[in-house]
Amino acid sequence: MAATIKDVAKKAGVSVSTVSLVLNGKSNVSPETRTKVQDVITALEFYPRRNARGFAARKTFNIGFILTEDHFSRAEPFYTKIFLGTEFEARRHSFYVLLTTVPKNFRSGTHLPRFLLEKNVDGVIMAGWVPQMLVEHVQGMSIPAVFVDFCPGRGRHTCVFMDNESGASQAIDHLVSLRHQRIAFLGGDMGHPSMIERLNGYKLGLAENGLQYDSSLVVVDSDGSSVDDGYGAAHRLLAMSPRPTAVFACNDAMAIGCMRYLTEQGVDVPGELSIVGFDDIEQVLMVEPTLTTIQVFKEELGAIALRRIVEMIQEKSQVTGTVLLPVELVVRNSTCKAHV
Amino acid sequence: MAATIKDVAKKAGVSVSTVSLVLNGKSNVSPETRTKVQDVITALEFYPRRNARGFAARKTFNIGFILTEDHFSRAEPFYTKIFLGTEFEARRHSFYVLLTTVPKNFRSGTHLPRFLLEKNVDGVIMAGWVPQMLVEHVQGMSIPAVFVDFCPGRGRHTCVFMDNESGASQAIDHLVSLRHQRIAFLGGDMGHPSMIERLNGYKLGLAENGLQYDSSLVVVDSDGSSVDDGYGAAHRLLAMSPRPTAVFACNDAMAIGCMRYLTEQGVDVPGELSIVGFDDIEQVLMVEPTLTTIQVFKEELGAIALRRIVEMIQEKSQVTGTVLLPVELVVRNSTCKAHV
DNA sequence: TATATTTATCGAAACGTTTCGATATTTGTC
DNA sequence: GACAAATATCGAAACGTTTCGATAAATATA
Repeated sequence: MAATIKDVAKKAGVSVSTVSLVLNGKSNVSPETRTKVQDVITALEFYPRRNARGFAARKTFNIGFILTEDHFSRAEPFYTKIFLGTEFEARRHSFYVLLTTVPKNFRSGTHLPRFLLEKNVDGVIMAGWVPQMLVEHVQGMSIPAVFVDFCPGRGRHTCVFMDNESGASQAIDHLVSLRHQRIAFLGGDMGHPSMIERLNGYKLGLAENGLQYDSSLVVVDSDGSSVDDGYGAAHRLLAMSPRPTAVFACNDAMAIGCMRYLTEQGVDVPGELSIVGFDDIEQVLMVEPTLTTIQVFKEELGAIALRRIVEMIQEKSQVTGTVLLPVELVVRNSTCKAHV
Repeated sequence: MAATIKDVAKKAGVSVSTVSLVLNGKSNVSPETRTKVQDVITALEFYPRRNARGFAARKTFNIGFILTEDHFSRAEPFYTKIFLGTEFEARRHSFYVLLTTVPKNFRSGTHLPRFLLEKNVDGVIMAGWVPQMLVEHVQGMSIPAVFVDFCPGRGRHTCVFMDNESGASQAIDHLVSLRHQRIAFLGGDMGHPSMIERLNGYKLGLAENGLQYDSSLVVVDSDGSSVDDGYGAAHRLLAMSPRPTAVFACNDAMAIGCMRYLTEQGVDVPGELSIVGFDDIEQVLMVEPTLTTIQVFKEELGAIALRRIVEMIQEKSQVTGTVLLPVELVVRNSTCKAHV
């Protein structure tokens, strides 16, 4: 039978209160007593019962993690990696993460996650776009909330993003360092804030390198941002005159599709046209040439969100603001010096 | 402030024991009392505290869901869909699902999921291959366990699989109904039990349709089963003499890769060679021609597993055996009548 | 040494719900 | 109507841990 706090107290020769003080890292315990109790905890392999602990402390020690169903199921495991980062970080903070999905056509009456109804979480992390109705409901419950890769329109929120502008800017810096002067931008799904920021970063990168922004070099009318969208948009690059020597695609999928089209048309990549992507998805290593891209530390996004939510729970405060996670250029084989 | 069971009892004019009996669906409550209490529960929007409930009942009302990290992150969301099915079903049974991953190089000392250490689950579902050490540890704890798409080698277990053999057999039936007599098999990653079963189903389907099994029509030496593996293996089909008029690929990814290669070589698909895949992944609708395949109800796999684990928890019994989930042929445009 | 202050440990109550046996009420039989 | 059996409701204890104020022990000051 698993040990209880009473067994630990008896074997250590102290009260159960003292064992509780040690368990919870309180300072009003002498070092000698603390060590003695910890040794017994280890010896008895004692793990406090979550139920009893939460019951007594009036907390759950759970974090809710909410995202839309399509985000969870999508082929590129962006959000699953964010969740992984959150769950790993939760292990270090002794919280459990309860993952649930909501539909895009969310209605409070029928789709509210049970852990909200039952007050079975101490805080909530929401990854990617979530319905405003859900945001408002969580706010109305005075539960701490952190958003990842999304920021609701109204109110003050805690949001965690990758630094899209800086990443795009780095891509342009890299291409300029390779003497590229005529750099195109390939984008899609421009309603998405990340895509807008990456276009802004492209513009910033040009300006900082003394290059004139030229809208004829920007192709952004794809509805989506998949491999096929990149493939379908790439012909626009070949129609540009004079032809650009490099292209920055708003994500790796579009970069890969673009690369496929160009290769099929007999364009030498990177000899005639260099390509940079964004995200560093797995497939960038499986294409030829391997893709130069901006690496996003997806798991770290999730970990930061967890740290923030834990802080908000423990400090009983609404820590608001935006965290930008730095991203990093990874140079592979899809970029080379511009030919004159 | 959220209502407690005492508020419900007071407003309904009964004892808290009676409210508890109603909450837990016990039969020793009169219909009139039951209705009265349920009306009050609705009116007060009462949700029992999970902590208190589990504490009193000595249960957690949680199910653990374990899979390896690489399975969770992989691009084709097979396991994420199984998890979705499990989580949806859990909602109906009032359980929470705690998702966690383990590394392939699992060691009990450092990688044991916390919810096992803390006894914070009433049962465990394991999806896909998991280390034998983990299986043994869970068994040693006398916690009910269900496996999905995997069966540990030793002991009696409860396992849930899609019916691979029957699916493969259906694919052959379909091709035979289109008058194909010479049907190849394209496989990879043959160490995986599902792949072996699909090859068995191919053989069964041939036999049942009076066709002779011919090993020269079977290409199974790819290490993996990706799009690229299918692409790389497809040239073998063109080297066969006489050429087959159809090919059954062990999964959609290989089927898509094969289709790409054949199209590039000027083979008319399905006019000269029909293709059937397996799994019905999203991408089968994005290729041209759209792929005929075997549909797997991935969410239903997860839901069955949840129902089984709940049954085992509630009956306090080890329900062992294997559940085979039927799969279904979906005819699209990659198959047509064999040309003579 | 006496007194005041600080630190450490303790005992008991609380937390919200379930369980089990006691008790009350209802139903059935003679 | 009396008695037995079945059904319904109840009260109190239990569940394992935290919290808070009381108490004990240690330290500092005069």
